[in-house]
Amino acid sequence: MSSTRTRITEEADALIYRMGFATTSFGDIADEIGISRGNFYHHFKTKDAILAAVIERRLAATRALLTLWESEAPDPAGRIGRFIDILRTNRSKIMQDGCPVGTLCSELAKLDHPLLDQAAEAFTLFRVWLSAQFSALGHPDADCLALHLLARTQGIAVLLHSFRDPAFLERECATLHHWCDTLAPPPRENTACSSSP
Amino acid sequence: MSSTRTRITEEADALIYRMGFATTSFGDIADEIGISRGNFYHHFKTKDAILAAVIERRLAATRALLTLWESEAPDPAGRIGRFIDILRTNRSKIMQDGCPVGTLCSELAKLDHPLLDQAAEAFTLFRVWLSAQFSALGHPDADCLALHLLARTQGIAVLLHSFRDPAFLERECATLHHWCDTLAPPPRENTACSSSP
DNA sequence: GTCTATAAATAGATAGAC
DNA sequence: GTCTATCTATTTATAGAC
Repeated sequence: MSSTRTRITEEADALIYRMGFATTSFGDIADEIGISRGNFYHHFKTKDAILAAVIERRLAATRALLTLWESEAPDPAGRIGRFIDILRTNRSKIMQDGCPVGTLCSELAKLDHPLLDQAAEAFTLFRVWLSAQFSALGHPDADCLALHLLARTQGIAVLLHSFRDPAFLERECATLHHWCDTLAPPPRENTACSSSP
Repeated sequence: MSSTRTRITEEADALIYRMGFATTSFGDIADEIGISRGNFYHHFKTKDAILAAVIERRLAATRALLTLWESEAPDPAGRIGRFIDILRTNRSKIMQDGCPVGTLCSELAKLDHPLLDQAAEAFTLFRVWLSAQFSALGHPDADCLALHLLARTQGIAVLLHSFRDPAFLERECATLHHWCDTLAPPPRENTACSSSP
């Protein structure tokens, strides 16, 4: 049922995640789904065109995930908890290949690639969504808190990717949940922008 | 005075940091220092041999840096502060090319490269050194705190690299310093492994 | 839409003259 | 130690038959 174009995008998504963008070749993708490299160019004119399609696909998946979390957890604190737990949910993937967003952005930034901003839009989706949750909890510095939490999860992903230590992940997730819990009530003395989150 | 081998290693270090390992070619390095590609192989037999030399060079530089910090700051808290401030010191570099350790480890992990462990040794150097400082402050969970701080700085580096927002960096550095300050006295109610850092 | 064949550029790596 | 010349494989990309 799925078109060749869709299959190329799906396989490119998986391969770029597993091996990185620069290392993934047309040949790799073509071999994986059993088509010739020539046919390939009927669907995508350049390698960057594939990357753009992959990024768009990932953004759509992220939007869908955020919508799912909203329906599953009606309260902001529960939603933030869902976000933190993607680290646990995707534990083995992150240990093997890192965070799909962080590793792609790092690579594209290093290549000075024009699609970096598009890729970083995935960060922005989480940032805006998290900011909305912190706002709903009554925090005036919601955007700072959102960026802060985003940074915390990225750091955990990087070290998990490099060290591959599950105990570290569990510890840090517990710490993040605890941070979130102490933050749940409206602003007391903590504001992430100038004080201790 | 510096030998060709040294110049190759230095230039490879810079280029790998700026463009990534996979993207940096022998030609790039050779062009940059004005030698031919043929001469190149007299000093290094394979591309991986260059990478190994670059990693060794970086590890030596890191060891020297940690020793410098120890002489500059006699107290553990001040030394930890030095570590946090590398984010500020290398602000523009990190905005442009990310953390040299984190980005290289991410790339090598994705390539399933045998030198990943060697590259991750740079993390371990910081980890052990930070752990010693936390221990000196009387924290029984010093290694957890060291890994935690390492993760925090990596996350900040990733987002700074992707978003290039200096205000975010200043905010997070201040937050980290504050976290360090409230942590400075021997363990009160905070232990990073199970409670709120 | 899919294929084979091929172009054009670049990669890592080697041989041998100087 | 440094160079030029060359090999071999792989890359992105194109042309054209079916």
